[in-house]
Amino acid sequence: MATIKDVAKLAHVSVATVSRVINQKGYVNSETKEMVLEAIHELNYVPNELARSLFQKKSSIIAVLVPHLTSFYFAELLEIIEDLTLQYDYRLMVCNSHDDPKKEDQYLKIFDQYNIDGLILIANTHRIEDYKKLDIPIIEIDHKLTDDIPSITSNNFLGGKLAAEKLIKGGCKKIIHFRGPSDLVIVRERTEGFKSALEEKEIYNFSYDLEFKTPSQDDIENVIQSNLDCDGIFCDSDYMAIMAIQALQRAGKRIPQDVQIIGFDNIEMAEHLKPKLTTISQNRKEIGSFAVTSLMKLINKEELEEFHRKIDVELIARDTTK
Amino acid sequence: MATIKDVAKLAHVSVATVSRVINQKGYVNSETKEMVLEAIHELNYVPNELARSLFQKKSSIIAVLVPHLTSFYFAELLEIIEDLTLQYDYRLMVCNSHDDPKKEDQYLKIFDQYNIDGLILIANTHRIEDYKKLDIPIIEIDHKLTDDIPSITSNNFLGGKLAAEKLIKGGCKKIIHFRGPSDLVIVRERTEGFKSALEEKEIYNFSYDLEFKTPSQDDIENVIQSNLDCDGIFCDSDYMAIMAIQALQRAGKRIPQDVQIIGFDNIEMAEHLKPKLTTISQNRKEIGSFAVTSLMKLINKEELEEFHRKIDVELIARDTTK
DNA sequence: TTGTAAGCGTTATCAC
DNA sequence: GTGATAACGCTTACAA
Repeated sequence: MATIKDVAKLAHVSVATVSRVINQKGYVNSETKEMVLEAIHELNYVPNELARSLFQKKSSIIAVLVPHLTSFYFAELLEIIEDLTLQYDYRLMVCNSHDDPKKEDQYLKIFDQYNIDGLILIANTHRIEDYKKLDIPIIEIDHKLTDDIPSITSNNFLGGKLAAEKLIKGGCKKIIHFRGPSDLVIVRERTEGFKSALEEKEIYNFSYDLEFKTPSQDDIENVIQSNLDCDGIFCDSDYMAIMAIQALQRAGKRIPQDVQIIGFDNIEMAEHLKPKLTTISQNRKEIGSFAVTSLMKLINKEELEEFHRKIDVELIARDTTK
Repeated sequence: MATIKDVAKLAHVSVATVSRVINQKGYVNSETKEMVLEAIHELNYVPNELARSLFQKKSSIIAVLVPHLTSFYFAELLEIIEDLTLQYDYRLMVCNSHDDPKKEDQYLKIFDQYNIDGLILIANTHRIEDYKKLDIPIIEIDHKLTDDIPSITSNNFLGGKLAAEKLIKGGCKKIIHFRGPSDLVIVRERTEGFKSALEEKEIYNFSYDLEFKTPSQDDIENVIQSNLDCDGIFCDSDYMAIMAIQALQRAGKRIPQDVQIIGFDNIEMAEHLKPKLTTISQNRKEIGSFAVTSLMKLINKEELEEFHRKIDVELIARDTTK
């Protein structure tokens, strides 16, 4: 691997001059510049980012902490984030916490060691104070853990409300809400939005907690079997909805005639299913790009015009509702 | 951020001694050691990996190049790789080529700049020579692009063969093979295995090319509509199979009575579908761990006992076949 | 306009 | 056992 010294030697100049050429800083004669450029080309030289980072105390690496990789929602979000990060000429370190405190510990240390320039928190965490101690820009997605860290989330209350309203309009009288773990704020907000629309209406309803990553097929089956008279289902993810649809089909229910069902996320697959899934769409593109651009602003010490951003969700009516 | 100098000062020793303590190299009096450890604790000191890397010309970062993040197969594989990488105390840089030569270019440069220690190639590439020039250990997954780079792939020929045999045994007389892009070696191998079992049998069959990432729903629909007399379908991914099942249901076909169908990958969802999907299972765990452990061996200049590994696939018979 | 040299935070070699 | 010190590859005052 050629170094800046090799280039300097070949171009018969000092390393300082080479550095100036590379960074387009300071004055340098255009002829000298030519020579240097030639030498760089000749030697196939690329500056060592590690050395650069060491000097500048800035790694051009940002990290994203996710709870897992195997859901469409996260994967699609991650693709958007990765792409934009690269466009800003930063690298992305993907950190999978796996909801495992040990892995979180490891990564927390790594963030320090590598002079990570910024952090996007998608995973839920109880160690927000430790992250703050890192003293680097942070953006939270889907969680507003504390007031002084900028965040972006979907309007989950609205999501729950829209779903309930749609089912009410469809004439449902008994609704099941298959939701995520109710200790998550987003889940509570969706539940509140959902209940808010149901208030004072004579509609029986209840919420049932499931895991987001691996919703229990058995639980869904059991709940549906014990409530065969239900005529509406709202799920906190499209994946749950897919599983619920199958349970309903096994129970001989017709969709949407007997039971109407609404998912959440609007994963790509949702419109390819049969029946096509009605769902609450989260604007991943907006979420991902707000996260990255805000982080870049913070890294460049710019002000954020919006500290806590809430993105409206949208009901996509398809074939699983009337 | 405290540096080694701060620690040295606080412990009243030289930086050399601190370094010895940190790295547990060379002799150091146990009392001095105590003092140093105490100072480290006091200052919350963590060694700067960037400086370390610079000196050692080794970043403890490995990169994985993937074509996209949004398929279960890749996501699950990636989770395994990420986890293992961290266990070896390396960091993972996830690079999404997105089948975009420009992004590949960018990453190629980054690999050089950051002294990446090793590379796992999952994405297909036409620039294998450029990767070789990096002069770092490389492992290929799912592609054996060249003889001198170690690789691991599923036994795709076997996969195609098993699928065909199962359909033959089930009495199929006209079989469609929805496959991936036929310029991929894995796709050609599956096709060959598939045809090999069909040879000399009087079974009409043909292969139809689709994209892995976004198989065209319309194409699948059209092909099935134009071949309503087909009674067997083999798909190169479970995702394609899910879409084919829906097309069949729209066409009023019963599965498996009228048409039998077999997928590929065995994604988690496969056994939660209705009907449960018969599929060819790829051993992701084995693939991921072979890739990472082999890469670690190469990084440590150890020999590989197996240069090109082929992992047997397995037919998981469920409800979409007789 | 260019070169010299100090410094970024480490590790390793060599004296003592 | 321990401490100077050079080196890793780069950037940036400061001098020339």
